[in-house]
Amino acid sequence: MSKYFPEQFEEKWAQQWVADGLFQKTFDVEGQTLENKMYLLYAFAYPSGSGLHVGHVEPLTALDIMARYYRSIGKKVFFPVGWDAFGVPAENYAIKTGVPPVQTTKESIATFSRQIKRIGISYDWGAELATCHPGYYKWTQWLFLQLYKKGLAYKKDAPVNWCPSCQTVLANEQVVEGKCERCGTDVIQKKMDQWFFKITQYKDELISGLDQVDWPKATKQQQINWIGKSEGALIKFELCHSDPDVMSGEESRKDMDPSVSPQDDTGEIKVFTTAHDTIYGATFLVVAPEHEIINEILNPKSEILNNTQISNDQIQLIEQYINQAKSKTEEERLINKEKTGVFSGLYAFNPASQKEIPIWIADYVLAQYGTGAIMAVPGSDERDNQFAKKFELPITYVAQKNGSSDKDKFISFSNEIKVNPSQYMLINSGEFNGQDFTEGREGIMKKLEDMGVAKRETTYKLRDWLISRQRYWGAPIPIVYDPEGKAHMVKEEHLPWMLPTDVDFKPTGESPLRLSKEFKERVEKLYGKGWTPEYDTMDTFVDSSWYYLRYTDPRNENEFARTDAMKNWMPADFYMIGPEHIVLHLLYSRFFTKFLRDEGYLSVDEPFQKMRHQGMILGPDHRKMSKSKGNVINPDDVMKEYGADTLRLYEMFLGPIDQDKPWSVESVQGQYRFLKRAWSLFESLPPRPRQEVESTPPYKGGESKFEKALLLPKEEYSRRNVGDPLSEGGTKKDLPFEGSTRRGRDVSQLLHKTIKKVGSDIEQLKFNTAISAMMELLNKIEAELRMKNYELRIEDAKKFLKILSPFAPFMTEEIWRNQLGEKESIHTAPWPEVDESLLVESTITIPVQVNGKVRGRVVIGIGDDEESVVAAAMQDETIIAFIPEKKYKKIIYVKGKILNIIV
RNA sequence: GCCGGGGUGGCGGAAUGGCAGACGCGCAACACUUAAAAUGUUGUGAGCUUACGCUUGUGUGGGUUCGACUCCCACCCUCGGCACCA
Repeated sequence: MSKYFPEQFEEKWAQQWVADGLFQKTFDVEGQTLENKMYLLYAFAYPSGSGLHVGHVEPLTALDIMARYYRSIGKKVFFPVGWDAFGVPAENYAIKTGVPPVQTTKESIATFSRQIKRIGISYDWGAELATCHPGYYKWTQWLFLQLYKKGLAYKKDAPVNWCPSCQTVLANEQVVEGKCERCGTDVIQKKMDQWFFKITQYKDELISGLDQVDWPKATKQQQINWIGKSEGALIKFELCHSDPDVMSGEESRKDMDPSVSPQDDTGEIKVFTTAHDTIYGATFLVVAPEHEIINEILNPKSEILNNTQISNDQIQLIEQYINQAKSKTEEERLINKEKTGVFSGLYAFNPASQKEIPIWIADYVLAQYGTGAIMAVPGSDERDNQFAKKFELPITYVAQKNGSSDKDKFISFSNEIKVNPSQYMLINSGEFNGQDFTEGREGIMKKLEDMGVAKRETTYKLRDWLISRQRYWGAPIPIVYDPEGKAHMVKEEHLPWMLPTDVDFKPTGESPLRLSKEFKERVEKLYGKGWTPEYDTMDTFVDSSWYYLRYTDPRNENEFARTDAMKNWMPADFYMIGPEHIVLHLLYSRFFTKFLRDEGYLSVDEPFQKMRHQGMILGPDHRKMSKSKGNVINPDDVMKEYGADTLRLYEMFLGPIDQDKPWSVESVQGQYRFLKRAWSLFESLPPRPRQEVESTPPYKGGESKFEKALLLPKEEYSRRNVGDPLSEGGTKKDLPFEGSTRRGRDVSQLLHKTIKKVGSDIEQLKFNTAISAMMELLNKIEAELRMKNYELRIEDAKKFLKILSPFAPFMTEEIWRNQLGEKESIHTAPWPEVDESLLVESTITIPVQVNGKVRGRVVIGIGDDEESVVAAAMQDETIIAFIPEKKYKKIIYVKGKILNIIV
């Protein structure tokens, strides 16, 4: 055996493992129930042209360590690979260069596969998938049709992001701060007929289902926030005749005449609020510029106009404002925080305060949320307050902090009221004055319900999922239109509904599929003259939100996946995915899972039982890696210098997997040294039987002290394999008996502790501490070997090699097969069993504190009681130096942990 | 503004109520070498001390406890997400 040269064997084993099909699932038999399974899933990768990044290596290695570990403790591990291969980058590249996306995608997949194999990821390549393959997207389209049949896929006119320069629609994720990510042009909203999936059907279950899964708390919270459930009330405000005089000044409560109710009903405005308890302070209403009431106002024939007197001037102002608001992008509305608005000319009746209040139109109210109309309470809402001040509208304060009466602070209370309602008191609220907000909130709700003007209501921020894309490189939407323009499903026998290839990639503002002659002809041929295809393709998130199901039965041509295969494997036991997928992919996947469950295909509610996010690998400068910053680390370079095992080990050692961590060029050395030292350890062990001891080549760099210690006389080798020199009955003539026994036991004990720790650390994803533990073990073995009165047993060396093998699969395999002459791969060997009897200690050292400060330590027997521990401490001179006259007030003894003496 | 994560040596980090800084990097001295690299040994939070040691120390301030990086309260800084969401 020579010096550690990973380049001499890593490539060889990488190819050998794949050729041997070492990691393919062979235990998936149709009709059989699977037990003891472990389905490990890594985020579906987009095969980008730039190849593997150090950021991919970390989660891949983590999962690979888990896969190798769980296999060796007897789990039936399934660790599949696939490619999220449709998407915008390949298409953009095609636009630039004319190279068809199918070609670039193939090349990229080949690069990725080679690199992933090279770092030793034990994927099951037999289940490899790509979403751009017709055998895959056939079932993406099938899924669309199932949703369509149930009314969960529908078409609707909707605004989309449009880049006027690129002449194309952009996905939300292509819009960066309101600009096109490619050309920097301002994105505008354009109304188009689009396909949606009705994810809102499952909005409540998408919240409650999170209780079933082991996901990071923050991720669950982000999903909950995204769904944005808020409970409040829907309140009806009746429209009434305008009489501006009524509104002048703030009347006192006494002026209120409950008999005064609006006589000339002309309609109503429904308002959604979560703060109905502030309704007495609602001094005006505001509707969004898109609100339906505006159509009434601007329609000369409408009833509303007949019943009110809105001047023509006012109507002109309204028209002007509406047009202005429409021309603004959503981004512009947000950036300009200055409130704008216009009086509608209408009044409504506040059912609580019994006042007539004006209705305003303003774009700070969002049409899409709630009812597109609000009751404005400028006394306790900051936005309403700004608006009221600007347009000189009345302000009524309805909340007061107990023991405070500072009017200016009332606004800032509003957020706190929801957190601590009992600390605030209602004022200017009729019969509710003096009640706290817990009591008043319920009372006011009841009153409004009794009046028949309000009901409890829940709203959500979650919108249906827009899946249409005016893009080429995606799965075609399997819909055709008859000559009248009515949509029909593509027949199942026509699936896969093939993506045409006769298209030009120049962006024209039209869906690229419109340019395909073949596509049009195909539809007419199959469905009749005058029929046309749907030209849009599906959002690539559709492809990537069900792939984990296809993995379970990836080559099935008749079904999406066998029901029993999905039943056997789902849910995925562990999913590692970047935090950027928290909202979209993970929410969509959960939606599909719930839909397919309801259709009877699946028996699970949630697709991913346990999920964690890998952190980002930052550049050495602690900033995000990017070419422009020049801080990119290329995994190929690291491998060239140190080998794949060092790269793997280093990324795992960096720190907790879910944390962002900077790369350190020097620190990589540490892992390389560790592997070199481990390699050297085995140089002294017996070589393969057919090899002569003398033929072992000397260390290239010369013998170190440590190596000299390792070089044992030839006859020692045979002796080792016969008897156990460390047991009482073993040969011990050359070794001091006391020393060898104690040291041998110490090392064995540490070995078994380490076996235990590495296993449990892997299960807890604490790869960094698992590696530290193995380093400590090696440090200890080396130190003992240096003492020359300890020798390493080959069985123990093998155990050490085995627990290192998930982390450094190449080096351990090379030693295992070449040096130790094993016939089967180390990766099929079982995990070493922990000898618990070795872990039992007879004596322990415990620290002794005096007044909470450690002053010394005593060695005690494992079963010693408090009395004898205290007695032992009182013998120790350094300890009693801190205890005047050996007198103490109190003793705290935590069995086996610590003794604290209070003086 | 709201939601969530985090703050420990020169650096990455370890310790989840019981010896703070495991493990690794870096640094220093020494050994090997003609020399360098590699490798090995020893040391390495700060302050004080010839030394044994002592004091101090986990963002800040307070609290609970015999004992707090760890639990509680308030605050500061930082990173990520959402945001005129009523």
